[in-house]
Amino acid sequence: MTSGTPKGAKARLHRSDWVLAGFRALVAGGPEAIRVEPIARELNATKGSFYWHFKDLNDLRGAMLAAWEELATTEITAPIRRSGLSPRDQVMLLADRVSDIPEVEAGGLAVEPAVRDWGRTDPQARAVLERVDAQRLADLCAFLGAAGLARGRASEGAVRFYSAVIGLEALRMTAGIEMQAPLRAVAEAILGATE
Amino acid sequence: MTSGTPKGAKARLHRSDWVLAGFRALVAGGPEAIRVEPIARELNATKGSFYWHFKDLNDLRGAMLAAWEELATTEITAPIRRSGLSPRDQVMLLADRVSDIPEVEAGGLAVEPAVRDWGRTDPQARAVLERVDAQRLADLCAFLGAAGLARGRASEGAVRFYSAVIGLEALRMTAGIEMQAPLRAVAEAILGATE
DNA sequence: AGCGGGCCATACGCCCTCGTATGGTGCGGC
DNA sequence: GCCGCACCATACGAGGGCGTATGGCCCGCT
Repeated sequence: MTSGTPKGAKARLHRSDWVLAGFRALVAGGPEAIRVEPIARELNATKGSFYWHFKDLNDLRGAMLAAWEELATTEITAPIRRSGLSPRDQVMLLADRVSDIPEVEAGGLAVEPAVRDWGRTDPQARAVLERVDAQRLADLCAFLGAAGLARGRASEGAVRFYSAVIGLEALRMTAGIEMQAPLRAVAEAILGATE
Repeated sequence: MTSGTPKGAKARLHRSDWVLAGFRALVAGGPEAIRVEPIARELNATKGSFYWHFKDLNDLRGAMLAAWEELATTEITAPIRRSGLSPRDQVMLLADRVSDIPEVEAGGLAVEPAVRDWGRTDPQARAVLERVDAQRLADLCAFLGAAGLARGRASEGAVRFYSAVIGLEALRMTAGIEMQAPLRAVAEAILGATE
């Protein structure tokens, strides 16, 4: 206890700690906020630690994107697939689970829109985003197909649903609207087309 | 022609030139790309010019946000209001005009998502975004009301329509989808609730 | 007890940026 | 024809970030 470090003083850091801290920085300050020294300060560490775990900043960015790509395509859908509900109810559950993510996600972060921002300017992040969006649209298409929609209706519905998720998420931050009711309405409208 | 400046060599710059260049930087590199010296280079000028037109970087940012706030709330709706179409057709025209903005907007820039990014991290930009979104939702509400929707239906429809615009715009960039057809479908679904 | 290696701190050189200060240039007025 | 002012370039100090180099600490193994 030589210099007053407020909290836990000397904890060995792992690669994932830096990745987590990287996401905090990304959410709070955008892609350009993913910097070595500020993140190190936030972790009560120094660059020395960082450059032992990572080759350079791009290495961290890659690790962050890989972690997010994994999560983003399984986090929500996997538990729902295992729920054993009817296809139609699975879609409605999906709508509710998405609405529940709140502005604060895994680890206390609204990672989703931050990564979307990131992908707007960074080619590496954009590639990941494109894969994730494509995967999610395909998953949605499968869900809707299982719920009885024809091939064309299902892919239209997937776009309609996913765009509503993205748009409502944005409006929640700027206009303070709630997502659940509108999203359920969209889901019902899409599913209603089957009857 | 001492040193080879590729294009127009010595053109007097106005405040608006810097604002425009600021938007180019914002679109290309995000909020953190709004820097004095890079923008000056892009304009074949130096900081000396910038600091004559602006007090500092925040001054430029404020000018950019003010310009965008003005445009964003009139650019689309004003011409439509003057179109003399029936309210219902005005809404459909709105959908088409929004779809036509393409990834390349006024001056060759996709300003809209870039400003939304900006507002996610910067409080000043966020305040502007909130006002713009509120204004647009109110305008949409008025359009839908004029088209015959009841008060509640109209505000629900405004959220549904605007969130679709934002979400489809995002998916256009990452998944390459087209906006027009889905947006028309949403508009028709909303208007159909009146019959 | 001593030693080796995983983990981290410190120090350094380089580059980029901000904002200011100060000196120059060209054009309109008379 | 020269003068003043709008407009711009250059030079400067301070700050912060990146990546590397190097040295120290501490734990486990023998």
